[in-house]
Amino acid sequence: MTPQRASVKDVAAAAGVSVGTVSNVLNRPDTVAAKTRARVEQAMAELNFHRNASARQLRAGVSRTVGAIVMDVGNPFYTELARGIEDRLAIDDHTLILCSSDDDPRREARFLRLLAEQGVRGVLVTPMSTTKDRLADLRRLGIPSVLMDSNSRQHASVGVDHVSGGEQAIRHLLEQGHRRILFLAGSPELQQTRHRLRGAAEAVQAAGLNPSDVLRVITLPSQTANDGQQGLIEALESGWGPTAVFCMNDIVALGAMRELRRRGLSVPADMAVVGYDDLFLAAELMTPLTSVRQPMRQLGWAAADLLLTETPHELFKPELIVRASSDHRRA
Amino acid sequence: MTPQRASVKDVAAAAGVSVGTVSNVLNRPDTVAAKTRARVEQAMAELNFHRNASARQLRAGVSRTVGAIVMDVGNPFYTELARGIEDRLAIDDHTLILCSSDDDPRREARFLRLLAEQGVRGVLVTPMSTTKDRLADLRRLGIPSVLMDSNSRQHASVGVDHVSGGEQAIRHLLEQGHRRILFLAGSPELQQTRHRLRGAAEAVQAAGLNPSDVLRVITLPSQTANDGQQGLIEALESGWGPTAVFCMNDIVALGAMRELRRRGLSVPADMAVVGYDDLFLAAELMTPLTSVRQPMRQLGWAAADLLLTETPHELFKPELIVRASSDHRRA
DNA sequence: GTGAAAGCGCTAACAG
DNA sequence: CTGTTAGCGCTTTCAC
Repeated sequence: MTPQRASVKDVAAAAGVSVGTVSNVLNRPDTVAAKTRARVEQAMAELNFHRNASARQLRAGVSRTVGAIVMDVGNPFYTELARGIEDRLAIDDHTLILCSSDDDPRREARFLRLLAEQGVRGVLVTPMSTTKDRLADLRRLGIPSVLMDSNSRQHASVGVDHVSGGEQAIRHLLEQGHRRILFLAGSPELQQTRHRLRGAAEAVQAAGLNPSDVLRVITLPSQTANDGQQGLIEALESGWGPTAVFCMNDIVALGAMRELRRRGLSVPADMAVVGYDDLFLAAELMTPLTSVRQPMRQLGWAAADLLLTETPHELFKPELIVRASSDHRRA
Repeated sequence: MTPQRASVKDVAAAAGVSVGTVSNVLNRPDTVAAKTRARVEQAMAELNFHRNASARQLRAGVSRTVGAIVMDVGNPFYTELARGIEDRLAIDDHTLILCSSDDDPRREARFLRLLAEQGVRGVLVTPMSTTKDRLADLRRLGIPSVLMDSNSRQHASVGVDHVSGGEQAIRHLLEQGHRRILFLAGSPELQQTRHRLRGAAEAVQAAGLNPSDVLRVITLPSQTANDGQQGLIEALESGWGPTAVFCMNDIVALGAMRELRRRGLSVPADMAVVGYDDLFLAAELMTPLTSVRQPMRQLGWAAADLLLTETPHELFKPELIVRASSDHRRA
């Protein structure tokens, strides 16, 4: 039985060199003579040597892990984002610790603490209302952070032009003849919400109409299918009688459509539905869902790249994909 | 500006105690006098102290992170599994590093190396063909592992009774009158595949029929929507003329249904479809999908629990949920 | 090109 | 109950 865990010291002994040389083989291979290097590498292989990341990090002061806190890993949007992050990190041999805040500030705080203790190289966050103060704490610890899916002047961020996204969605619905449009929105503290709403209002004005007549907003506590369903119930019972609903994301839209179905209302005839994100499942739903497509992987990739290299990235452009849920001709 | 990162030494100085006492406050609070403890805790708060997990782990030899390697984080099955894991880990203040092997042995190997270097407390894996040898390497390093969604006598594991799952699915299809049933399967090296196939054969025999007449298997390279679609194309072009298809998971089923739709074939009239996992989206698809439900969160929870406490868990029972994709009466 | 040695922040053993 | 101290495995000067 080989020893539990070989250290540089063991490798050094086996190869008949000093630990310094072993370290050089690991970190600056070209400064060590080919023959010695070969001997050391063989010893490493024989002993099944794995360098100890804790010791390395403790000494070197830098870590090769990055944390990401997203709002809901159950939503494929965030797993796609995570894939983009991971792909970028892999290039520099970093690892991702993925955390799901579930829209709960306490969970977010806990993960942030955990990540700080891990001494991660940096943190990527999809911001919620409470996020900003907490990131200031991190910065004081010397841990940089990048906001995802949000653009900010004060803070490193990668974002999508949600004004445009909101504008495209609402313009499309107006073109379809809708004049009472419900927006199932996230918290107004989320930039995504504010920007999409602004875009929506711009589209209404551009059509020569009055936003406060055409648009009504319901703020969802969180952005899940159940919340979408509840939001729609609330809207239907308010008596306003919207003919179309624009949803904060596809999962919310899925919940809304579930409720419409439950009531025997048809999409898009009784109610047109537009989602956001264009998840892979949007095209496969009972009524294929019109949705605003975001470049999810690129967004994650860009966030990780910004953290690692401080290369700023342009604002990504979303794109409306029209399907049957909002278009009579396709229904 | 506070210092970048306060250490126990800084806290000790600020509180006028020794580092040993600070360590005691952290790890054995009850051995410290209430007054001293209060002073130390205040100093920690003032200095924004976060213990350094690397140093802690290096010294104490134990880590508070656990790695999980799943086949595809894009598949909600695995994110649900991850949630179960994380919920269990949170109880003992551990963190999860989630990795997606994408069915690629090289990625799996890379993550296993990374996790070993991190010195994780243990690793949870949904096994693929190449996994077992690699876990032996880990064990030699003293890192325990648990197989998820698989049961094994030689190895710690938590599993689901896939023989029963396969049996329920096929029995249902036989009851619906199907006599040529296609199985879009994973690699035969996966236990899930073998067990479901065994259950399928048992159902056929119990009906007094011959499995080799009734069942045909197509092995998919991987278990994605695209592979499901390709598999179905292959089956349709083989000329055998199946009237029903049993899919390795819901995402594969989604791909298969996409192809059926593309060809103008109707579900279930031209082809009945049964999936596996019963993801949240199964009920929302264009044709609501019959599926074998697995207790995904519990499975993850149990796996993490087994790793942490060595409590063995019983085999979970899957349950068939019948919807329109396999049942004329509901279509 | 290689070796010797200091020290990263923390914990645990022991002394007081 | 609190303080002192050795040392986890590694990287990194600085000599040789």
